Amino acid sequence: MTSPSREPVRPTLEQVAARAGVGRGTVSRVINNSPQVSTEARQRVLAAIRELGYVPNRAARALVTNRTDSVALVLCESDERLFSEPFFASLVRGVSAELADTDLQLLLALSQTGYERDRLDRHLTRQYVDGAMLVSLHGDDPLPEKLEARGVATVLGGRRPSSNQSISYVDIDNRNGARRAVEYLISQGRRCIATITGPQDMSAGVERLAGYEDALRAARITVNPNLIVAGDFTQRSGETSMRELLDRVPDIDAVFAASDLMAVGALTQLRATNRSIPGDVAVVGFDDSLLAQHANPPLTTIRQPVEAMGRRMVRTLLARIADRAAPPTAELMDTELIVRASA
Amino acid sequence: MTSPSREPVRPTLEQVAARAGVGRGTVSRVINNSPQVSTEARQRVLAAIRELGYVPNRAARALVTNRTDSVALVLCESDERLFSEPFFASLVRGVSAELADTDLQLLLALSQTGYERDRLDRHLTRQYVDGAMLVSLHGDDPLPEKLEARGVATVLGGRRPSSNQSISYVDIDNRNGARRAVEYLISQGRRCIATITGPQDMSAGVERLAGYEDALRAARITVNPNLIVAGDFTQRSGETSMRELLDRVPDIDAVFAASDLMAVGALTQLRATNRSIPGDVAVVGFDDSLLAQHANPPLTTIRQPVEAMGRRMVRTLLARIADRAAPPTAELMDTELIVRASA
DNA sequence: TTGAAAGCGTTACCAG
DNA sequence: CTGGTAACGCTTTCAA
Repeated sequence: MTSPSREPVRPTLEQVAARAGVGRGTVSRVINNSPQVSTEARQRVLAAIRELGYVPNRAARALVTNRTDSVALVLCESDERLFSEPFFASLVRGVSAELADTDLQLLLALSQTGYERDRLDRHLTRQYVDGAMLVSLHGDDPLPEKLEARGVATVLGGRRPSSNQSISYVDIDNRNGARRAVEYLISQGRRCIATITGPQDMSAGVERLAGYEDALRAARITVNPNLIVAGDFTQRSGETSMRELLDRVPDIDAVFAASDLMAVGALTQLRATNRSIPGDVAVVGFDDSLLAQHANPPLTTIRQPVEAMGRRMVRTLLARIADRAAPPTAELMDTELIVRASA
Repeated sequence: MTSPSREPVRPTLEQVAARAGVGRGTVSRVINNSPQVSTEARQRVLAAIRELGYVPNRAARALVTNRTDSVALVLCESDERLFSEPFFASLVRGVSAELADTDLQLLLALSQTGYERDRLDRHLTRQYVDGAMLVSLHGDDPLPEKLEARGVATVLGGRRPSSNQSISYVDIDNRNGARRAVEYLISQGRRCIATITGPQDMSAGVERLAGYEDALRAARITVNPNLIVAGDFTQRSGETSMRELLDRVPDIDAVFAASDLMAVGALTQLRATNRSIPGDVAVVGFDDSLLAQHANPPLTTIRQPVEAMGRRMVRTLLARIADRAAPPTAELMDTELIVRASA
């Protein structure tokens, strides 16, 4: 090759050993902080490592140890939601914080399209990481079981719709949170309470609807199907759903939206039809996102302990990595009602 | 099985070969789509793979091929900025889209604290990925050179402050964009134009300030140091900087903020001191984030082609992975002025 | 077209 | 405490 091809030289353990005048084994021990090395040998090895700029080869190590010292946080979500919803920011913050004490590197993997999903599947199952935290899985995704079967420790953030309980999970108590929101509306004297639901292929969507119904039933208010319309967590769906609700039942006096984004959409639509908030219609959201504070009027909503959830997911994952034989665990994190001007 | 200890069994290539009644080599060829395999042998191997649920071991493969089939997008930013600024969402979108044609898995790696930074450094240099795209590096980080030296193809998103040009980069033309913003203010008759800068250890911060000065000089307006105050891209710094500017020079008639977030902070402060916008003071931001549309009044700003930048970074990276000997490239992406109500 | 065999760079188990 | 010697699971010649 005449080209300036500066093939990067990666010194190997063997070269370090040669340079330090010791055997491979000793170098390996030094690298892995084994105490079984004489001070002198250690010095010589460290010097050689420095001089050669030696860096261990991860693949070789992984091959023999079966560990990669990294874990993945898998986000099955459109990057639109991913970055517009504070949920993910808080989650990442919690996960990072909890991982700080560890030597594990955090990798985020996104998978939005089906194609990306397949590629991710392939990568994850090939023992790419020691563990995976899967967030906002849709439908009854078989990925978690697959990963566990392949030896990748797995924890779910948010349950799956099915009651399948073979994989550990940490979830927000969505049902109770929604119930809390609707109870509040009832306590404010509202009686014709509608809801804009989340997608019904996600547990958060299903649970929040269930909580809405719980609260109504507890107050002996009949659940009216006309007051329930399906959204998909987006602002746009909040708008269109609100329009539909008003068409169906013009004298609605309150709405529980299963996400702040949808609540904001509902607000827009309510204003567009000249309804006062909360005078004519009270609105409660879910998430306590930044949007909630800045909405007009500021949104009463349910705050989720997302950061804490991230931390707990990590702890659960670490436990699972440490002991693959332990039975799966389930945990629910409690929510909080944040009262602002919209209800 | 009564024992809960279900140690996951990973069948090896060898077992597949045995089951199919062929040699290791043949199985390997089938997996790698080599045409040099008889149809019959291929069928038998594929059947064996299916029956055993075989998945290749990545570490073993990486060890011999020296490839990992994955690339990292490294984001050296607080998760606050990461998720509040649409910049990163767009970037990820562009990168993902461009990677869709490839078999490369995208991994996001965050590094905010110094500790995380070290861990990331260790991971990246250990041949964890085939290539890395580094975004919003602060100061004169030596990481890129280190990676290239270790054989990891590297591309920068955004230049570094120094003129060091040993690593390929793709950048927004921040200087021209800022200049464009300020020229617009001048064209609107503004003369006492202040600026709230970005951090001066980031090229975006430095360049946008330079563009501000360019425009002023071109219009023969003296650059007044009292009209320049340093922010850090956060909304809070926008507020405090605006307060400081008004203290220093009460009759400011325009402000160019180096980010939308800071511009929004400035708006808040201007309203707090009963100034009309743009009547008394015109405000221009930078980014064209979602915030810009929703600000009160909607923000005139500079739009960056972030998604396109992401795509280009990927193309540059792929080229570099394919040919390590090629000289580093440099590219600037052009910006666009978006006129709204604030100026 | 195919099987056998030689590594790839580490770790881990052995005697010494 | 240490050096030698097996693995680890795969790709890739090299003959056959």
